[in-house]
Amino acid sequence: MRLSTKALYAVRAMVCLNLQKGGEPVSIREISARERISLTYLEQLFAKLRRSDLVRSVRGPGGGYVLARPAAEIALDAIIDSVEETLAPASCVEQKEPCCHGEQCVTHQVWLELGERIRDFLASISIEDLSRDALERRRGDLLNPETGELS
Amino acid sequence: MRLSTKALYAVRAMVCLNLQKGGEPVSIREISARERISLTYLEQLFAKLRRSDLVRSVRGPGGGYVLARPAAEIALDAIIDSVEETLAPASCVEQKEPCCHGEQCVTHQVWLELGERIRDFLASISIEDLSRDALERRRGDLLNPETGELS
DNA sequence: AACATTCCCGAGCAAAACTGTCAATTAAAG
DNA sequence: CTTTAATTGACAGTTTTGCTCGGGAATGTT
Repeated sequence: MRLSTKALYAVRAMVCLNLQKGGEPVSIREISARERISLTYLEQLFAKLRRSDLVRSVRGPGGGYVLARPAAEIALDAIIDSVEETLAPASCVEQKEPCCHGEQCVTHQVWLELGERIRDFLASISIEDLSRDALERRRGDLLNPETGELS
Repeated sequence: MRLSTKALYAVRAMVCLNLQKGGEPVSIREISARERISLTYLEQLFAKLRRSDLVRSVRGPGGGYVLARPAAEIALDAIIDSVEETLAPASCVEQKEPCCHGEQCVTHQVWLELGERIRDFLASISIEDLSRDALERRRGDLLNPETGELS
């Protein structure tokens, strides 16, 4: 019942984007260094985030990625959907495969509800929520006001 | 974010055990046939369920498995724990690995809470709950009162 | 125009996890 | 002592995951 690193990385990267001062583009290289995530792997994730209209890209020197919408309007479930991880706990919930043999399986309803709970929870949390938490945590900590990063 | 077939099968099998009339042992072979699950694979699952004291085994002819406790006292989270699927959505939640690099990661808290929601939900549902649903569904359907099974 | 920076795209690949199979053994009932 | 059924451990096929690699295209700088 683990989320893949895709989902984990994508959410962290999105927070990273939002914490950038002034809303200038952030390059994948920067995120890669800051979050210790493989550069080329991140490229793949951002390609998907872009296709889902969660980020916008800016090419050329000084370019990078920017959130496509206000952070408050980007919830975690959308990010996870974007990098193609399913939130359904069983394949029968998505009608990909028949549940069991013929009859609707006894447990079908449970997995359906579990999936709903998971999605509801993730949909209730936005990138802004996470960013706010991050900033609060930093207050009182050693904080480099230049980069907005822990030194 | 899928549950493994281990978890799915184990829950179905436990319901199967409970629906048996009179509480006589049910053989793995029977469950295998009824639920269309590989016999030898089921063996592995039941070995784990037994070690977790969720079922008791009865050897020899007429033997099989029985629930080790009343169905109302067996919740789904215990079953899934038993077959060794984690309910934590990220490895850092279980302290298996450090979250990110050094500092506690921004997203840590979210995955922690998500894990709690999932566990709470599954802990709130017992084998008895599922069995009751199954019986209600059968009522009005074609039902074989001998075996307690759909004909 | 040359160059550096950055996004963009597709193919490939090793390791791990998942989903089983197989063979041999032990225990109990009749 | 034969049959039924649990018990155990090793192993094998397939799929998914988590990347790497190699090249390209757009954009800004000098």
